[in-house]
Order: sequence, then C-alpha cells, then structure tokens
Amino acid sequence: MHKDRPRQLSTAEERRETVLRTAIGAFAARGYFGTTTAEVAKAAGISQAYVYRLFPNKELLFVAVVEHCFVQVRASLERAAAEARGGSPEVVLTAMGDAYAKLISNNDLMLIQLHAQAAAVSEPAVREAVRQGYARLVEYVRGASGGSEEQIQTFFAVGMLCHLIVSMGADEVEAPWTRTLTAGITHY
Amino acid sequence: MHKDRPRQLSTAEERRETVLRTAIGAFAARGYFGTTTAEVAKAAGISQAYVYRLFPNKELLFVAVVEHCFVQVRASLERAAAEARGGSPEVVLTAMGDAYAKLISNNDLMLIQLHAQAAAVSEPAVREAVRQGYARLVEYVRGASGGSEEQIQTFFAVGMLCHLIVSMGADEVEAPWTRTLTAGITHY
DNA sequence: TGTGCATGTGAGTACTCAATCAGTCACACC
DNA sequence: GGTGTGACTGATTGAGTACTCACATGCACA
Repeated sequence: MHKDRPRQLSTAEERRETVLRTAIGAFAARGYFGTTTAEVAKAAGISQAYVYRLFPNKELLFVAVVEHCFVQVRASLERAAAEARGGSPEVVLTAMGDAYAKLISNNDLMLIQLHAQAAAVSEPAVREAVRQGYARLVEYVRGASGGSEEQIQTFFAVGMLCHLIVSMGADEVEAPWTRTLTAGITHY
Repeated sequence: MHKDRPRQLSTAEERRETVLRTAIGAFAARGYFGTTTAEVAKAAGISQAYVYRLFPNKELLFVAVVEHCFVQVRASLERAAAEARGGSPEVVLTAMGDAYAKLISNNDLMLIQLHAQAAAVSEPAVREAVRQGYARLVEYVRGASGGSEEQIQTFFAVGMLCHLIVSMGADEVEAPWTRTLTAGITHY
C-alpha cells in the first residue's frame, strides 16, 4: 500500500528547483487561476503544505515559474546566436527562430508564456515579470542579431503567432486557414 | 437601504444579450477561470442564479461571450473592407488594421481573445469556438483583401503582437524595447 | 549515542465557487 | 378580479480552494 524506501531528503534549494521544473507542466494546461497548488505539489512529489514553505504564496510561485521559463528561452537563443555568430541579421534571426521552435516542441514552455500574458492583465507581480522577461529578450535579440527595428518586431510577432497556433491546436487541423497561419513556421 | 423602483421585466432573449455585452468587461480582467459567475451576474444587474437560467453552465456562457466578440471583430473588419473596396491588398489590409485598432481601443474585446486563447488549451468547447472564430476571420480577410498568403499571415501575427503589448501594458512603459515592439502600431 | 535543526507532512481552517431549487413577483389576457 | 406563464431571486449545497500549524522524521556533527 505504501513504499518503504527510506525518505531521501533534499536541500530546500534543490526542492525549489524541482518544483520550478515540474510546475511548468502543471501550470501549462490551465494557467494561473485554473491550476491548484495541490496539483503543483503532486507534480513535484511533495505535500501541498510544503509548497508554502518553499514559496510565500501562489502568485510568487507562478512568478518564479514564469521567470524560470524566460531564462530557458534566453539561454536557448544565446546558444543559437553563438552558433550563428558573424552571420547576417537574417541568418542569426533564422537560427534563433529555429532554436526557439526546437525548444518549444514540448509545448509547455510556450503555454506558460501565453498564460503568463493572460495573468499579467490582473496580477501586478506577473505583469512585472512578463515585462522584464520580454525587455531582456528584445534587447538580447537586438544586440545578438543586429537586425533592424522591423526585423526584431517581426521576430516577436511571429513568436506570438506561434502561441496562437499552439493554443488552439491549429497544427492538428487540415484547412486552408491553418495552412495560411502556419506557413513557413518550423515545427518539430 | 434599497431602491423601490418597480422591477422591470425583460424577455429572456434581451437579458441574454445584456449578459453577453456586460460579461465581456467581467471576463476581460481575469479570464475564464479567474472570473466568477457572481461577477458576471453583478455586471449584468441580475442574480447569480438567473445566469444559470440563461446559460447552461459557465463554460458555454464563456463560449457565447467569445463568439460574440468574434462577431464584433468581423463586423468591424467588414465595415473597413467595404470602405476600402477596390483598393490594393495593402490598402484594404491597412484599413482593416486601422479599424481593428479603433475597435479595441477599449481593450476588453482584445483581452477576451487573449483569455479565450488561454482557456482553449484545456476547454474543448472554447477551443472549438476560437478555431471557428479565427477560421472565419482568416477566410474573410483573405477574400476581402485579396492579399498574399504572407500578407494575411503577417496581418494576424501583428494582431497577436497587439495582444502582447496590451496584456503587459507595454504602451505605458517608455523604453527602447517597447518602442521596438509597438513601432508602427496605431493606437487610439 | 544523543541532540539540534532543516526537511517534510496530516489534518485542519475559513472561505469561495458553480450549480440547484423552491418559491415570489410582474404582466398579458380573460 | 382572477389566472396562467415566464422572469427572477434568496437560500443553500457540496465540492473545492489557498493557506496554516502542530507535529514527525532524517541527518550532520558533538
């Protein structure tokens, strides 16, 4: 009925990281308001009570998850930019876009960004995290690619289009309108 | 303590329309999971119980609100297209983009679309409504503008970028990264 | 071997939510 | 004035919800 493997304690810091990693999957489906702290706890394999020892409340937990995602996205773009170093802006941006497409082939990272955007409307701490996340992302892409204002803007506009496609599962529908929206967008 | 203005009855159909109109404002702030049926009822000036006589449940209420928004967006694009009839695809698309910008200068319509996108991930009925909404929108824009696949795609990508800008309030922040994202996007 | 402390939990509390239902009230028509 | 029908509500329910707290348990080190 119940495993007798002796309990293996982690440091609080390790546990916090586990929670950040696993909570992505929990929040990805139903967002900030739709996900319970009990679900987050279950995904991390700890009790719901202990979530509140690791994070002060649900909002700051979600903020930490959102920041964690932005860090991963940035790291992925940095790797891509490093590989394409010295190329034209177009080449670097394409490499970054491709790296992003690979990163989010597991949709959770992208869904968190979508849900963070939605929660940002009413939750000030989330809004601040999203602002900072995109601020750094935009500045990094600008610096690393050397692209024009318009190119940078298009880069992010296409990213947002990806959010739409994934959230409504447009890639599972065969129709002219889905082909129009998804044209030229890499998918892994 | 309590207004004695005699109760004025409406038909159920009128009330349903009132609810659809006022619920937009209620759902705009906190989305599907974050908004209670009591808040929707208050915005419409009716009791929470009566919401359930007008709509079978919360999900279908939200779906009706989302569909109502898509109808409004489409109507707005149709008006713009009619005025720019006979122009080049660029001219028609610009007119449509401008009409959209005007329509959503009250942010609620756009926020509903964002929240609908988020809820579409986990609520099948919402997903279906969002798919149908964009399907019709894409086909309408294609037909009315005669633009290329790429132009249509860009039109919607820019629309999604608007969602990002509004949701995080990027237009209230003065910084290079916000100027890059918002460049050339009309704002009323 | 014991003891101090960080890791971790069971069992709550106080509250909110969607959904229900019995029943009241307005009004059109006789 | 009476009556049938549809509009509308107060009160309630049962299933959660975020968050708390008293207590248990593993482990490093004296």
